[in-house]
Amino acid sequence: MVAIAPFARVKHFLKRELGRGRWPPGRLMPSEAQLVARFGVSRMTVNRALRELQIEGLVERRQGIGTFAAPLHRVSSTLTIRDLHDEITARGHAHHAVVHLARRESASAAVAERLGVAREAAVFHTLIVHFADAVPVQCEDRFVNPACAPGYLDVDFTRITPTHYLLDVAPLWEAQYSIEAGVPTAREARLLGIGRRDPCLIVVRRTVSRSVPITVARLVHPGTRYLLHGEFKP
Amino acid sequence: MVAIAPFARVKHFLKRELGRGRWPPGRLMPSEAQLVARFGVSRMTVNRALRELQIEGLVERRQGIGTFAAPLHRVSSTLTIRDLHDEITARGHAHHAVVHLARRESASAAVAERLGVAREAAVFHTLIVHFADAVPVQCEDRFVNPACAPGYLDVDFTRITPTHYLLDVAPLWEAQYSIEAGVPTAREARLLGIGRRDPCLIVVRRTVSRSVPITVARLVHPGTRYLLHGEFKP
DNA sequence: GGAGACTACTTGTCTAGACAAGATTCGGCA
DNA sequence: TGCCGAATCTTGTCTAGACAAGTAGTCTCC
Repeated sequence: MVAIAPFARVKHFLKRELGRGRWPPGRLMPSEAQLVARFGVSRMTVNRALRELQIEGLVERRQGIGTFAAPLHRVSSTLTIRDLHDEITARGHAHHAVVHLARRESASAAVAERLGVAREAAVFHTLIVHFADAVPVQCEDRFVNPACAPGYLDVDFTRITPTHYLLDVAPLWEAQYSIEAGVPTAREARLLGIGRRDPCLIVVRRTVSRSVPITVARLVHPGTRYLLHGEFKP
Repeated sequence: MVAIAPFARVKHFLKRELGRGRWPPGRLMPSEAQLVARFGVSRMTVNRALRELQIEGLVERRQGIGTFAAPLHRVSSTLTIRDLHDEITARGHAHHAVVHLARRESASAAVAERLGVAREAAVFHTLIVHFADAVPVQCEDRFVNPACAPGYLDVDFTRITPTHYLLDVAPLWEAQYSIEAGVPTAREARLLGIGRRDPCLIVVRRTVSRSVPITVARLVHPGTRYLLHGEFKP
């Protein structure tokens, strides 16, 4: 496709004019019929352009009413969460992991509640420190629901990250995460080789597959050695 | 639309079977023609279902080859960045802001480089602390390119947040951000009423509109009072 | 004046067919 | 053997028309 596809032309035009402020947030935009007449394309083509702009959050559409420029006060960006191993090797560092703990435990009340299992039920618990070259960059404290990944403890975590394994055995279905700054626990500080009061980026992630909780992980990163970054284009 | 739309049926079927592991990551999935035969719908309908799954990152499509189940090792989530004012009020708190600085300055080398202006050029600089009820939650240190928002210093920032204003005058076009844990500067600690070594979540955001840098902001949040959170569904 | 029918407009969706373009396979020819 | 082209698969896209469904205004009838 050397020439730009018609739907892309329409989409690009609308995007440019939106960016130029031709339709301020909330303003009614041209109807599909008007765009059909303006560009000399079929309605399906215009519809596709508008539907994609809607998915991207640039316009709001209401059946029977029309298409409106979206209020740009919220901007959504895509934050890609990659497997740590891939991320480290992609930056040219060597990744290795040290397993400090990998065993079956009986669930504490807090863990049982978050994993959706009975109290005192058996759960898997791993504590792994990940290194980029020789520098510890993440302390991964993870509980896994044995019902979802019975073979979890048999995995060689120095070769395969838990995230990688869990995504293979249980297709990821839904997850919640929170990101905050905090201080490490005494053990985490020791394992990461940092001070007890050094700031850390702490990500807590809870993953649910087919409405069954699979795993809860606390990922602690030394603040000076780890950075989440991303970018977005509306 | 009481009955489920055909394209949604096809999409839902593929999503369910993908989640069930019917096509492991990388495996070739049914072609459009096969799905047309299976569901008795037109190719456009199947095409739309597959295209939307592609946008959602669940499948990869290659012209001339076929459709493949996406390797789920990377998972993209949508992180919505809302205007702080909206976010605070949405949670039932009262938002107010205190302006500690709002003036024209000549750009330091670092700021000039990031804003794409000449050294010593005039830039706008604001330093604002945002409160939820009476608790300081964000210290916003921002530089603005005067060429993009000449009226910036005339805004009453106790009523309109800089983000809100800038999104109005210069449609957001592209932005980069980084999120890290760190310690506040002495001034930030004082303004936020926290200790010099208390961990903070620091977001640095650089916004570019129509390839012209608009603004660079350093947003410092006390670790105990602020949390980024989100969720995703593949 | 009020209620309901009608009309005109919007978006939401589906269809059947068409052509373009990338990739692979395989046959035929030098 | 090696290379070229045709056949055949795939996805990418567009078209013209159709019907459904939501909204708003108007018009008529009671």
